[in-house]
Amino acid sequence: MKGQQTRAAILEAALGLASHMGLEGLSIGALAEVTRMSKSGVFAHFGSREELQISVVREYHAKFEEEVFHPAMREPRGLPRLRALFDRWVRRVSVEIDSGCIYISGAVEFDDRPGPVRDALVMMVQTWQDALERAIRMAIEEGHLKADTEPAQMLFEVHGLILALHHDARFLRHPGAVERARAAFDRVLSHYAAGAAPARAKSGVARRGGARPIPQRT
Amino acid sequence: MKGQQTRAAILEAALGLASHMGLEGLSIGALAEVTRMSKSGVFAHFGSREELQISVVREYHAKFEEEVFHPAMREPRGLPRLRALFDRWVRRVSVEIDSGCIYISGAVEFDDRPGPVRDALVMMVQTWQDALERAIRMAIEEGHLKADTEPAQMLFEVHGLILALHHDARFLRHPGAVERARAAFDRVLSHYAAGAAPARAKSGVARRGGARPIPQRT
DNA sequence: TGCAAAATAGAACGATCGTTCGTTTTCTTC
DNA sequence: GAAGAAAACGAACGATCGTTCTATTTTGCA
Repeated sequence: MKGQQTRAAILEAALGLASHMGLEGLSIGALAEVTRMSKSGVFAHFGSREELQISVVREYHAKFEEEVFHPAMREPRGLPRLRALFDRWVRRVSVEIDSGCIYISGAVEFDDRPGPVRDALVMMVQTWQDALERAIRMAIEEGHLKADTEPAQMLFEVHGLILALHHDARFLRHPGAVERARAAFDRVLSHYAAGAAPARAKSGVARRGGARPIPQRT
Repeated sequence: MKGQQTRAAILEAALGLASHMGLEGLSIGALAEVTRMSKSGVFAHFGSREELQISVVREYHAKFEEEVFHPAMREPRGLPRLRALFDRWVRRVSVEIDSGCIYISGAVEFDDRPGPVRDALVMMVQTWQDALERAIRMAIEEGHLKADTEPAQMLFEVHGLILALHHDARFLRHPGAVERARAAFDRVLSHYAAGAAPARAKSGVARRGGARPIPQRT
């Protein structure tokens, strides 16, 4: 099956192109030029532009899971895993500083544009957010985070850091955005952390389950 | 001069259109249809599509300043002003939940696309961020925030909240994102707050008038 | 009211877009 | 190596894009 190979090659090129110009900026003509194929040759592999866009989203999702999610899941539950998730997420966005994150650009492009592309995007972003929220919830259960932590609230704040990182690094071209994101994450962690939190934390928060040691960052 | 009137009318329509479809999605044909004019009639007012986009950005900037920045500057320096800035910012984005913020969508659309439109966007976003950073710095000087607060770091975190609000409310359609943003802001404030921090401050409108306690430098 | 100037309309341009279709090349398999 | 299937090509389509040009209408002012 030669078709599967070239399809994969086209998809990779499309991923690179969409990272720069967005999913809406992705055109079959430009894609044909990059892959040195004819427009109709490229087209035949997907049947429609929309299907191409969806395929790109799926491909990005697969790469994201493979690069961020799965490796982090090998860390032990609780804070270590949560840290690993954020760390790999940041690293991914850092690499993408000159290529763009399709989740983020797609969210802006399709926040007002109903259709299957938007549906696919929402579903995959939601999947990723659910995974993160689960990790937070586990960190609570493990006793690493305060028992009264609202997972969705913490997720909101952490997600904001990634968005700010993407914005400042990629659009404003501010240097040091990665360090800011990391520092902010530690600040968020130290706020929600259970037990002897540094700085100004009202201590004495009820810890649930048997008290567990707090993993240190290395 | 009838021209100035219709130009203003066109610009307003363009602002609404660009809020929904983005600056790149803004087409002269669609704009002509909305304003019930001919394409060339619309075109003549700007001379080029790029000039139209820049005009839209400028118009948005003016509205933003008028609605968010200027009213908040009437609050007393320090925390009250900072709160007012954030509060009006959130309110603005809330209203835009079904129309989109051009600063945010523009940042994604033009993060990789050099040219005068990007330059105008960057300049205006930077202007707004500088104003916010100044307000933070003043709050430090007033003794409302800890003396060792890094204004740029705090700005980064606050900005992330707005981006997360926009993302969750507009793209994911999550309810309650506004409340999350406000709660997170209070959390950030309470971390950077100087002296005996008042725990969670009430969210909502900043009280005006002088007679604010707090001072007390470290 | 009349007239120059400003504003708008209308048609057409080249370019690009996604898509269709018939042909030709390239693989796969016996 | 030949037959049949799969893949890629090339030309063309209608639509839309920004833009240009000329004509027509509308406006502001003497």
